[in-house]
Amino acid sequence: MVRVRFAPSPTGFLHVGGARTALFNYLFAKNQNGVFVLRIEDTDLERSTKESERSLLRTMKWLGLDWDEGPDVGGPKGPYRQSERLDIYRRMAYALVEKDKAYEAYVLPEELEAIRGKMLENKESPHYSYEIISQYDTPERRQEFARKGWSPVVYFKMPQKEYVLNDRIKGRVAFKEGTIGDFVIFRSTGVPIYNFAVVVDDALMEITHVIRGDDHLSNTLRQLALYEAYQMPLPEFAHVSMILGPDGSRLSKRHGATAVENFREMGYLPSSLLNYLALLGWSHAQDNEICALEEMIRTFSLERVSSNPAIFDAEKLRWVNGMYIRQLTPEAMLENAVPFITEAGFMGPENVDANKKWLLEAMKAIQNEIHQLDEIPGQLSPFFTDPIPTTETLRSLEDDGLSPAFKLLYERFDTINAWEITDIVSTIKAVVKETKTNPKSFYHMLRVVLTARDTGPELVYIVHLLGRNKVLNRLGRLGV
RNA sequence: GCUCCCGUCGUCCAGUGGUCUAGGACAUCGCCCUUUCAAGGCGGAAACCGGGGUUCAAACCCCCGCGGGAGCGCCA
Repeated sequence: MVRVRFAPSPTGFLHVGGARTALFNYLFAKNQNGVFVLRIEDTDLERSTKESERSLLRTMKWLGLDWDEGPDVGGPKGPYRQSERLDIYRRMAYALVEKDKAYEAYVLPEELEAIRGKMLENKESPHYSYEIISQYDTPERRQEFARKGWSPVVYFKMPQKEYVLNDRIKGRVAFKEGTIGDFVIFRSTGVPIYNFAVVVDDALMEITHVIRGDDHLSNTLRQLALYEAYQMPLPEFAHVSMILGPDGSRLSKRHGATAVENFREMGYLPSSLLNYLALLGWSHAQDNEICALEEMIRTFSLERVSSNPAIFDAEKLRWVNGMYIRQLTPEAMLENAVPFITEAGFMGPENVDANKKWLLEAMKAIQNEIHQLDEIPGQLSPFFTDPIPTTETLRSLEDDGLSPAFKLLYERFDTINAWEITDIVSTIKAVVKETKTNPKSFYHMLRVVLTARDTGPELVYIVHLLGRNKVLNRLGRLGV
């Protein structure tokens, strides 16, 4: 049984890189009929917050990446929050001490600094070893620690040998002997260090495949040594490359929106965000770029995950979102649009039902015009505001000789029986023909008069949606 | 500095020794459709980081450069 996990630390919003890692884990699990575990890595007491954890779960749910085991739903291998597993880590750390594979250290941080500085001065790699650290392990020191109520930290004895990792994405990765020295696994505060906690958790939670960002690749050396020390079976590793900003450096806030939450606010659909993120590193065997979650699950494989870093292309994401918006039924589009419509103040949520018919037509009218849901208020505003024509508009109406046509159009609209799309179209066409007006400039002017802009939905939709009263009102004040 | 990863159009991805005069997508340019913009359709321009090998044959394999990224904390 395949078991994978996504293990974010609750120190802020879920960003797109994390979302992609989560997605790859999810896709792999579902493709293999496996289990997707969510684990909260909150051993950094300083930075972890409950609020971040809540927002993380909320965002994951919004994306539709549901987990089988996790802090909220529980599961057989819990708890799923590292802060609730502290006793386990202590036990595991001291098991290593007993086997002489780790040791307590009674060094002070400033002493460590001094050692480090000296090694750097001698142009040595700043690696700690038992020989160095144990010098401080004297009876006097132990007494001093005891007296002051300090706990020793636990260092892991890093075996000096070469380690080889067979990564599912990177291939064979060899870490030379002597790359790193001994390292801390357990803090004096009773909280474990990341590299230690992951190994303990992944092993105990019986994770079979570790799919994560390649910023963890170098860490894997430590983890390999720990698995070996415990004689525990190694999971498969798959290191996905980083997402970079347009300047080629690691994607961060200074590149603009990076939190999934930001994209939700801008009117991105979860499906398009997921689809785009998958495209960033993974490729469909048949080149189907636009494919929904189901299709991705069906066709996902680690073999088709690329090993090079990818620059985040907001333009393409936008295009993908446009594709998904256009696939929406008017009903689905309206459902997604409601928050944006109410927030713009066009109508309260309680009025949506009463205006449903009109809103659905409006959705159809603007569906091809937008790439993000937050463009909806702009598209709809001519229906809810009253754009006054500028003197410039009035002058060009005169100059282009369009006045007679507009006069006739007013009369016809005033007397037309039914206000239906077909009637509106035939009326407009007849007016243009009868007055021998240049269609192009007439249509453009009509748009400007009705909406005060020169882009937007199809004109007939605008006329129809505006309704006879508003149309006559806006035409009537032209003074033609 | 040390260690590790990566290097195909501006960007993402395909390509796993011959089928590559290198393919697709976004963006870009042009044309068509059309009442403008958009959407849609058609077409164009655009890339194998450099140098050495290996081989009958290299974008694909090896080495060396160069460039980019990551990690080297009682952060994760």
